[in-house]
Amino acid sequence: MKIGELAKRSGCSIQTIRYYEKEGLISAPERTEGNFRLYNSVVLEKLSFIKNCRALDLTLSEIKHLVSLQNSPETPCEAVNEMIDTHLLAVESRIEDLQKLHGNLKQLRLKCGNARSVDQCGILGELLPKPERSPSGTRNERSPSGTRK
Amino acid sequence: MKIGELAKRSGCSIQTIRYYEKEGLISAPERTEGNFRLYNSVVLEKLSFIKNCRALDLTLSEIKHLVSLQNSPETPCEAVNEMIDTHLLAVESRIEDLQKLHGNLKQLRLKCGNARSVDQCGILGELLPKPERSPSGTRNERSPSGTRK
DNA sequence: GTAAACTCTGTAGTAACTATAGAGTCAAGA
DNA sequence: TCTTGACTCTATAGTTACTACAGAGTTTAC
Repeated sequence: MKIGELAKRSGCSIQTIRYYEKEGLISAPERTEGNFRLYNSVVLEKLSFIKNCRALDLTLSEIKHLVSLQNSPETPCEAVNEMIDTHLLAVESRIEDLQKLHGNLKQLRLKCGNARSVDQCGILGELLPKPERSPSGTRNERSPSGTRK
Repeated sequence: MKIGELAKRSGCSIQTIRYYEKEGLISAPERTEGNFRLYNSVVLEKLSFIKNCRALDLTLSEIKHLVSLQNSPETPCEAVNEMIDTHLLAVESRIEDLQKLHGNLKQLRLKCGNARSVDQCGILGELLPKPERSPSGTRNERSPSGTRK
């Protein structure tokens, strides 16, 4: 099977398959005389594994780690559990961040009032820096960094 | 004030400030004879505005849009509201995705059982493709793409 | 034989920065 | 005046997981 058929059957794009090969997630297949990649059906399972992991938002380097663990089946499986646990925590913290964000955005949205023009709209005003006593701006506390991932 | 002091007072890094200038979020300041950027305190407010927007995960192009709206204060403020609403929807949908993800990960985590080694651990098994009747894999439905942003 | 369809490698683009290289500028001290 | 260190400049590469080309070669069908 050439790469085009593999792409159709796996649901991965041709470029993605080549990319996974370059990144070492799947091994380089044999080639035809004309230098075309030739796959057997085993790689379908590997791509399916990768897709399942990606659906859980595991990074490619995490997946690479899992693949290497698969290749040494006798090692303790703690590493797998730890990775999932770490990932769970990251997802949880991201959800929390987004929920705060959501609250802030909702509140911001209420600020518009019934303004008709931009300069009366409370939203932009709310996004401006908080007014301080000294307009010359002599001091500035360092504000905490954002909520980004 | 040179860029180093601005960086300290704004809480943005020097590179970020230069990046914002390149992207047109803040205007290019005057220069000293030696080609150093020279800022006045007005830019502090602009950076603060940008930081407030970034804390809400607005993209730089959204922020750019808001900045241009600020510069034409008489235009209707619907555009502002729409942007916030759109953003709210995106955040909501991202939260939903992550919550599904979280559920899937939790379920996956339970599959380990009390395995000691990788080959007995249920997690990796769960990530492998679902077993099908025909091991030669003649058909493959296109599965829906992932949950990524 | 030729045209269409396919595949190859390599490169650039995406978002919002961060980090570096290599050069130039400035301020203070000896 | 010279030098040292701190600062700044531009330009470039790296980050993630791909996607989208360009330009070339290969295969297949007619």
